[in-house]
Amino acid sequence: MTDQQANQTKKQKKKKKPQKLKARQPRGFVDRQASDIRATESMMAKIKEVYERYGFDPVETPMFEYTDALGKFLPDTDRPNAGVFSLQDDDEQWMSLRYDLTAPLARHFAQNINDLQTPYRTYRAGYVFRNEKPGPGRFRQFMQFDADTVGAPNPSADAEMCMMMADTMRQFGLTHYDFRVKFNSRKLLDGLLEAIGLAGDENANRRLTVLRSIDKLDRLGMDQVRLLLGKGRKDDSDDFTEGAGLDAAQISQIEILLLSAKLNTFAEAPSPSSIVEQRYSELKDAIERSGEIISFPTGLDQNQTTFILEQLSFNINSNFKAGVTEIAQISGILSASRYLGREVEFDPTCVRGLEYYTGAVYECELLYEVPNEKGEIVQFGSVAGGGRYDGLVKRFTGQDIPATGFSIGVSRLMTALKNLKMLETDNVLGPVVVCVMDSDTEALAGYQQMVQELRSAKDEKGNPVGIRAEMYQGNPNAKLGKQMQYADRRGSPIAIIEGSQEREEGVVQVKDLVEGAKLSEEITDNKEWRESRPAQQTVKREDLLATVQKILAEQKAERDV
RNA sequence: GCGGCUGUAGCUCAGUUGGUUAGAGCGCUUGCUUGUGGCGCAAGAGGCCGGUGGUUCAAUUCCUCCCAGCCGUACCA
Repeated sequence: MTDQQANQTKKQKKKKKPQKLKARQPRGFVDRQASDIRATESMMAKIKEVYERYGFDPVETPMFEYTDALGKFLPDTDRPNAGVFSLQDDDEQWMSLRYDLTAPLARHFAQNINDLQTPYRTYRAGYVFRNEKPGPGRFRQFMQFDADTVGAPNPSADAEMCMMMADTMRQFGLTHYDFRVKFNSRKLLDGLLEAIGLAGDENANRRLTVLRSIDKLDRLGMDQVRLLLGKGRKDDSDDFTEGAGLDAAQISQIEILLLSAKLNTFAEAPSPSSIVEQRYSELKDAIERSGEIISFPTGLDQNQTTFILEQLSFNINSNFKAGVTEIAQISGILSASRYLGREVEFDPTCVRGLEYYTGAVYECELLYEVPNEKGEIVQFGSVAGGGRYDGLVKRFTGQDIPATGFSIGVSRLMTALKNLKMLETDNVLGPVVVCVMDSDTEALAGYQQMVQELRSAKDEKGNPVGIRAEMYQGNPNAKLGKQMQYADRRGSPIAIIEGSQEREEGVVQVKDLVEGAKLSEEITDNKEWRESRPAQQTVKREDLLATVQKILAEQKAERDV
């Protein structure tokens, strides 16, 4: 046989080996482990507590909606693989997995408009699905937790949402050093765009480009945004992004809006005066370049931004004027209840998703750089967002129904808090493990009785204080060492051993695994380690429950120190 | 979608200037110890060297295309 033939035979043999099915999930979908699930549940309980306190009630809608109810086109006619996951029902109607909880709420409200009391205040949580490229903390299936007020036309409803957002974050134990809620009004932006000559359908694309550029101010800084508003910019990978093509005067006018908000100082964490001065000089530069004539307020306070905006030459523009008024109203409410300048601030760079918002928009972001699993700092984005959507219900009913609401990205927030190590770690105790020494029916029944006794424990007043417990359900002939190892790796606090010898004497061995692990550090010889049976005691069978309770109490006291 | 980087054992990663049988650490299984976790010692299992096509006597290594992952960018109603 030649080398070549030998090689081919080898190849054929290789090919014949049956290919194993690769175990994997679709991109952007994840399996969630016990600790993540418990963390998510505890977060959701906290969110719910806040929403209930604000007077919101739960409602639930299905994961599927008819595609047109989501306000999207069929997947094959518009963008084939972008946005929603869709499928055709057996009656050939297109339906889609919901991509958020707002559109389904609008549908629900419109459908039940005659039975629902307005203002209709509800919250709901659930998984939503987006057919997009996943990123850090971004999945294709993720949990959102929404609150909305339908039938509330006044900016006070928007202000309330900002407050509730802040309160929810505080419920997680975060402080105003950890997060910030930002709000803005679409009207302000629309008015600005109109004022600098970007009104009309023919400028729709440029308006989009401008808004998206503004949105990036935090991340890229003013210099880069100026490029985006002008000719365009190259990113780190040398990829070129086309700009909006504005001239210097137009860019300067946008700059005034963006910079004026930066003058705000925070009551609890005042900016150093050097930074404030720098902001002032940047703003003065922009004003000079734009040709606007503006005087500055004497003192630093929360209203100076409005003060400056009101002097802009295009404050006669009705949209812009309405925007300034709206911002002032929201600011007033937030200021009176001491949120403004602490957890919440006006920020003209807060733009949000572009289509359905009609007035106030708001979002919440963490003030930390979030690392990924490898410890690299990555762009994380906001953890909650929302706004006013006065036109959404109208699509179904034909009548104007004002509404405002927001959604918390629970999955993303959990990922962020986890990566920042700000999440309470999983403190759920493993179960007490009853080891199986004999596999005859009588012995097995005895083990089962022990776990039942522990599970159904009651305190003196008769309240259930059941202890997590299980008997070893693996191979009943498994060696004791194997069972102990199982208990150890499960994080069990206690193992219980009863062989025929103990049974005859009416006793059980109760082993404190936590204490035992501590003692093991001083023992290097295995024989000694085994024979010394560290932290193990022999007690009467009827004292089992009391002994276990005592050890658990001791361990708890130890942990709490 | 566009650009860059990376794909070798369950995990983290070596290595092959193209050559016979591809390595380490951790993890896993078993034994020393037939009734005791940890440590130690010993043995063992586990690889389409991401896939396809090509160049070559010979490809895990070089080339093409594809796929996947990461980062950036764009999009995100």
